[in-house]
Amino acid sequence: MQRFKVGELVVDAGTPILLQGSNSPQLYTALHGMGLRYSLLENGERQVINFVFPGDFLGLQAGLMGEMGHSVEATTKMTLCVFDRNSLWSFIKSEPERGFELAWLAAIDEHFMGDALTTVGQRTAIQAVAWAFVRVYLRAQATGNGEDGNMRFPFKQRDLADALGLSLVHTNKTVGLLKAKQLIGWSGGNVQIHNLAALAKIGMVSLDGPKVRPIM
Amino acid sequence: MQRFKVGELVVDAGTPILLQGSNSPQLYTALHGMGLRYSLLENGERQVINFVFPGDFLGLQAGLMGEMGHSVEATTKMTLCVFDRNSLWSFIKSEPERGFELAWLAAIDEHFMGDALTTVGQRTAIQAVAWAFVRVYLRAQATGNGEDGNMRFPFKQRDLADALGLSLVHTNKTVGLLKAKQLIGWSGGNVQIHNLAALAKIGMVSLDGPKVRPIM
DNA sequence: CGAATGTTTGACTGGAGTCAATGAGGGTGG
DNA sequence: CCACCCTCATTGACTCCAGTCAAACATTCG
Repeated sequence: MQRFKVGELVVDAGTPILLQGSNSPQLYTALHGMGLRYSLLENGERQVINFVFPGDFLGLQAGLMGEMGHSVEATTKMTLCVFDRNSLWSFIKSEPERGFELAWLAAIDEHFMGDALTTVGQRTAIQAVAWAFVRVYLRAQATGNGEDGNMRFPFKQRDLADALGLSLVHTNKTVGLLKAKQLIGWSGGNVQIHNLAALAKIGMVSLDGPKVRPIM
Repeated sequence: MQRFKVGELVVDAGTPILLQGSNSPQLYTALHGMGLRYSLLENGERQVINFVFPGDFLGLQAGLMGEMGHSVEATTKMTLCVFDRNSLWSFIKSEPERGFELAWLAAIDEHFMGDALTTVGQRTAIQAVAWAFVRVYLRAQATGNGEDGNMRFPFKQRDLADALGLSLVHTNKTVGLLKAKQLIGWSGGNVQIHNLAALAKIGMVSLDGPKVRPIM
């Protein structure tokens, strides 16, 4: 994949990277830093689709369908690996399994979003918040961005609220509950998971069955 | 794609086709009839991910990642075109752009699910219901399953409720509101869209920019 | 014609939203 | 060094949208 790299881009916290509805000629891979994917409604309501971690691929939708369904924005300073949209084509043509891997990436995202949809639609506030922490932590752990229950989480309560479809105030109170129960800690952009099993139980998340990437 | 067809499968209404968490060796394309994608929580709550229309590809996740994130079930009698999972591989290897098209399909789903997530998370009940009708109708129209504001919609209010994260009763009352406003009609498995523009406005859906589907 | 399934309605409840004020840090400029 | 400001977290009071409960209708079907 490095062959198709056009360059590196460093953006400050708060910078928009991709815009909803646009057809970006550029695709990115997050190298450092974190961000948010979100979409906006006409009335200004924001739904956070998910949190962007190092290693994430950004702009697949634009690359494949010519239109982003959501925006992406840097939450911290970020370093991005930039690709040209056309090279996505060359990339696929170079080897058949490339297309498969791309589809695989898209399927991973879809899988996650189905779970997120189920959360927002069916889980109560406390279940949703617990779900979110478990998910985020497992993700961080898998990518080497978290261990021993500690991880970087440079987001605001507003971001979490918008991700779960809850109000800021209610999110705050719910997070407070989990803190009071000694299940998590969260301050200064860092989160500690004190009791993953208990959180998973509350959030109805299955902890088994780690997804293994098929060898190709 | 026909080359990889293993056979046709006809299932009755109510039959499960794919199971959440499973790794189905079979993939399907819906030829006739309609169904539901949904996932279940431990406590029995159900989230309908979306409605299955003729032409839909089923089992992409299992085919790509080895695990379905949701179940699929027939709502009416359905005819399915069956593929073998291994042939997905052959399919991709036969031509580079095949993988691209697969990824494209996954991206379409992801795009839709992002919108659904935004709906469940941010739209009010009436906005959500209006959104759903517009989306479903545009979809039906695009695939030749609806015109002049009429379409088949063999689902129950319970299904719509579970798709929008609303209770059955509240969904019923909200649908009733739209009926009373003469915006839609719904009875006997058929829906009439009387005023698409007004619905789109309520649901904050943009009507422009039709997506074009590549030929497979 | 009953039984089952799905729709509609009304009354009441409650979880989450809104409003508003206070507290806690982190910068920044005088 | 500290006063001020701005952003974000926290808390309490009150409201309301949507959920729950329950009963009445309506349809379908064996």
